[in-house]
This record gives sequence, C-alpha cells and structure tokens, in this order.
Amino acid sequence: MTEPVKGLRERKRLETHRALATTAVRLVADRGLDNVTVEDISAAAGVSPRTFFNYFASKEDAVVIANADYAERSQRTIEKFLATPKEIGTARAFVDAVKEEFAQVDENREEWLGRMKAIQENATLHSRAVAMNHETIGPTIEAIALRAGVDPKAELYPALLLATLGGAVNAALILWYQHDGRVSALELLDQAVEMLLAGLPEPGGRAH
Amino acid sequence: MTEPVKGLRERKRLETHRALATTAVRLVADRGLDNVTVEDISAAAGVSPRTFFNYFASKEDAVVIANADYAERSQRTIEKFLATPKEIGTARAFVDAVKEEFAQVDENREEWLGRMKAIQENATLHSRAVAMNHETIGPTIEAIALRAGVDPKAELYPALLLATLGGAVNAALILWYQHDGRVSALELLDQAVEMLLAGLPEPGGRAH
DNA sequence: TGCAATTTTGCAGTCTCTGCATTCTTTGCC
DNA sequence: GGCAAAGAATGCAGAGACTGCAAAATTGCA
Repeated sequence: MTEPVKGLRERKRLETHRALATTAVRLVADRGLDNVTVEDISAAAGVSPRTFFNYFASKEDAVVIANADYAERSQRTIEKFLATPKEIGTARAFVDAVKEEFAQVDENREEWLGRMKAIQENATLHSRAVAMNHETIGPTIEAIALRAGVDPKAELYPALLLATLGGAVNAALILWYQHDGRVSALELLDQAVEMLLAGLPEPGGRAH
Repeated sequence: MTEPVKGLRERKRLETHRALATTAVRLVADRGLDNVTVEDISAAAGVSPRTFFNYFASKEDAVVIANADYAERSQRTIEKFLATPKEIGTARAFVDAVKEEFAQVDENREEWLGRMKAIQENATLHSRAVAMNHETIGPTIEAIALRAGVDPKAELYPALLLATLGGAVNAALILWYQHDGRVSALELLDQAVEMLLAGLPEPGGRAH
C-alpha cells in the first residue's frame, strides 16, 4: 500500500483516468449506457473525445475498469498468491490474494454501487465486466497450476478453480448490490467461498 | 427433442439465422473478429447487411449465439430443472438440466471448435460469450431459489450456484478446446461438476 | 387469386473507434 | 532559467457498427 510519489506527469495521468472513470460511472448509472456518448463523458471530465480513447478502448471499459493500473494489480495478486506459505491450500491461498483487491468495493462504496447499477441494467456492460480479465486468465491459470503442481493444459483443476471463484466473486457482488451495499462485500465473499469450498451444500442443510 | 414442423416462414427464418451464425463463426475463427465486417458475413450468407441486424444485435452475437431459439431453450431448461424429482439435490438437478444443452458441443464439434477459437482469441467475444445469459440470470436465480426454498434476494446460494456452475461449464469448454475437441466435452463437464461439488479438493489429494 | 401479415432491403444518419500529424506539457539536463 | 527530448492531448478524416423508417418482396390463408 506504499504509494511512491511519481512525477507530475504520472499523477495527472492517473487523475485523468480516474476522472473519466468516475464520470462515466456516474453518467451511465444515471442515464443508461445508450443515453451517454463518449463526447458527454469527455466533456464532463474536461478532455477531448480523442483523449478518452487514449485511456479506454471502449465506452464500456470506462464504466467497468476501476483502476488505471489494472494489469500491474493482477500481476501483484498472482505474485502474492505464489508467495503464500505452502501449508495453506491452493484454493485458500488464491482466495486470500483476491480478497485484497476485493476490499476496494467496500472502500469505494458509492462508486461501486453506481457501477453495479449500470452493469446490472445493461447486457453489454455486464458481459464486459464479467470477463474483464481476458488477458490475465492464461497467466493466472498457469500460476495456479504451478502452485498446485499440475499441468494446466491437461488438468481441469486450475481453470475450474479460477472460473468458480470468479463465480463466487460475482455472486457476492450481485447480492451486495441487492442489499444496496448495506452489508460488507468482503463478508459476503467470505460466505460465498465457504459455501463453495464446502461443495455447495443444500441451503437447508440437506445433502445433495 | 420433438421438432414441431413450423411453417415455411419459420423454417426459413431459422435457416437464415443458422446460415449467418455458422458463416460468422467460420470467417471470424479464420481471420479474426476485426478482419471480418458485417458486410462480409451477410454477403457470404446471401442476405443484406440490414437483414443481419434483424437477426443479431451485434457482430459478436452472430459468433456467440448458436441457436435462434435461445430464449425458449433456457426457458425449457428451467422448467426441466423444476420438474426434477425432489430426491435429487438442487445442484445435481440443475446440472442435469444444463447438461442437456451442453451436449450440443459434442454434436456440433467443428462449429464449436471454431467458436472457441474465436472466443479465446478475442477479448470482446470472450466477454460476450461468458455473460451471454444476461437476461436469463434473474429468472434462473429465482428458479433455483424456488426449488431450494430460499429467498433469492437474501441468500447467496442461488446466485452462487448459478455463477459457480457457469464457471464449471466455462472451465470444461476451455479444456475441451485445448484438447482440440478430442475428448468428450460432456465428460469434462461431469468431471468439473464432481470436483466442484466435492469442494474443489486439492488435486494431489491433500486437504485445503 | 387476392389480401393481410411478415420479412427483406435500401437509405440516411448517429455514434464508436482508429491512424496520423500537430500542438502543448513535463522532464531531465545544462 | 533555458532548452531539447519524451510524452500527452488534440483535431481531423475515415471505416465500420448499428438504428429508424418506409418501400418492396414473400408467404400464409381465405
């Protein structure tokens, strides 16, 4: 969490990214994706439309991508995961690494509520959000395989762990949003993970 | 599996949808999404570009959506799920219902290989594919909640079951594609589900 | 056959997104 | 402080996705 003071250039860059992202979330949560143009967002954020596309590859991304340094973050998450002591099981270790990032939902409650509203209401946004990590999937699967000592191409386990845990994250986010963020997202994720690692037992307590 | 003989009109419609979908998969798997225009697809399928958009809301959809009657199919899947005998656990019942649809992967091997290739190579397609079911998520969660006898708004279980099972489907598809479809997709899904319902045990056999 | 319903198509127009050349800022260095 | 190089913002032109609308072609049915 140590924030090295980068130069003015870097700071301005992050600032612009943040301004565009939060503006996009606000406008889209408010009016809906189709009633907001890139021109609107850039104007409200005080940059040219062309500049918008220097920061985001698409209008959707501005709503969905919370952090400018997304790639580095997931890289760090992977490293953290690999650095966890061996006594901790693969699944647990991975959950712990992910939770660190997930904590920002509770920390930026308002913004995330707006984001979830926009995402829930729009299929395009939803799809972009669910699979945001397209580029990181391969490396992540390999990291899991490495730590678990299996072959990522031949075994289901790594891809399955990633995909189902992603599902747990999604489920937690949806429920968090349905409760208007009045419960802790992190706690919901914890519950979801417990249920997942217990093999999704029947809620009433019956076996399956 | 009984196919009621609809009128010529309906049959032509399905035919056009199918022509557009398979053409899109073939062209995009071949050249990549960005090197194929809607005009290319419609020309190859023998309809006007405008007609393309009468069938698909976006270029991506033509690659991702395999069946014209997607909505009805998922509706039927839900009904099948709800009709399963009570002795079968919620998770098992849901898996069974889903597997019926999943079988078409093995049945249309070539097409699905092309689709997976396109999807794996393109982030936009990937996101669209992962979250294709956006509109059906709500109803499905409610169906699960109904059968399990819980409140879908208050409990994690329904959303979690859907999301993690979706993850299992994805993982199975990815591995199937990595094996060039030389193994049964249905069997992979079975394995994935077993692991999931066993609580994702450590692959080596260690506990977590 | 002839009418009504449905589908296809063309067309005009909006918006997303990209490549490229130009201008403005920041930075490191003297 | 002044200056050259690097990086960022911008404008512009253009390709292509997508929509609404009305005309034309097709199909179902009396």
